[in-house]
Amino acid sequence: MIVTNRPSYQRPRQKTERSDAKETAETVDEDEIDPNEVIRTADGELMHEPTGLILEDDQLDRGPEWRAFTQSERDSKSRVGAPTTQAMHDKGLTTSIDWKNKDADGRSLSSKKRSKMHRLRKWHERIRTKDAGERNLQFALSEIDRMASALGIPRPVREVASVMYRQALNDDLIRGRSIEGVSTAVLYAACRQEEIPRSLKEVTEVSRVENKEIARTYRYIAQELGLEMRPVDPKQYVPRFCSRLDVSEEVQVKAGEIIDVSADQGLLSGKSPIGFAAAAIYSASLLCNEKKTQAEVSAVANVTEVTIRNRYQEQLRAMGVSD
DNA sequence: AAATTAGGTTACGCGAC
DNA sequence: GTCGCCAAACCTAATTT
Repeated sequence: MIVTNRPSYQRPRQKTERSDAKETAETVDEDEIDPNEVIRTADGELMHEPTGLILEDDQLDRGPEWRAFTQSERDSKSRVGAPTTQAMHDKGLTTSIDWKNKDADGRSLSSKKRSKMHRLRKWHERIRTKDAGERNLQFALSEIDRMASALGIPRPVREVASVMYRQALNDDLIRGRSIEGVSTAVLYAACRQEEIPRSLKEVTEVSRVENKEIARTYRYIAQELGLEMRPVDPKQYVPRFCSRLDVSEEVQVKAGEIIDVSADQGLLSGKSPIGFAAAAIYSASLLCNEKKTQAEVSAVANVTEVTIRNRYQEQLRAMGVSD
């Protein structure tokens, strides 16, 4: 249910306290809440109506940037900043100077004035296209930043992503593609290049663009910018997954070892690096007597238990453990 | 919890249109 | 550019050990 305008309900908190909302929600026993009393607010949050408790904060802020007090204001102001037309980057909002050498009354201009007008037009055009590019960039960079923080990606990687985006803009690669799509794609690319990869799935979850388009844009951009598209080394996922699993250093090291050895024997070819890493961690946990269940590992790695099963036995065999 | 099985989905390269 | 097709990897779900 979408509730657009509810003057009757009082927001239980200030806008600035947004970050606290989640913790509050998690500490409450949600079983006691009648689903019929839960509504979705205009901001996309799930709220328990009688108490005003926010059950689930929408991760993506799709709300209007400005405050609006009436419906018509809301209509006119929602989504400020996003381009609404591809055809004309500035939506025709900037001044334009036409190319006829006539003044406002239709008379021809003197030669002196003509050359002055010529200069004006030239500069005007330069400025207009320049800040259109700047705006594009600004929007993209804020988008990259938003996604990066949501994924906990360190700053240097964001810088790399920004550089890539600038270059894509320079090379005119954005044309016909959405800013959001390209932003997501370069972030994904930057993570891979900096060797702290996020899976396409993870990236997709914080993006406004669907998986397929991100993959397609990524391939295109990587190709055009001449980025190396080496397959991801499964080892790059190990530290992150291990820390989420709370296992010892020993297991982490062992998992890396398993990956090296079994990859050397050609077990990796064609397999997803994520599933491979997950299986190696599971194997390592067995070998180190610190057993984690397949379910636990599959949860942090975002693969199924079946995938882990399909990998780990042959990995163990490769380590010479089966006999 | 782990294994097995069956069936559906996806991404990819290829050629044809 | 996109349609159809393919095979492999992966997923979901149900069932058994």
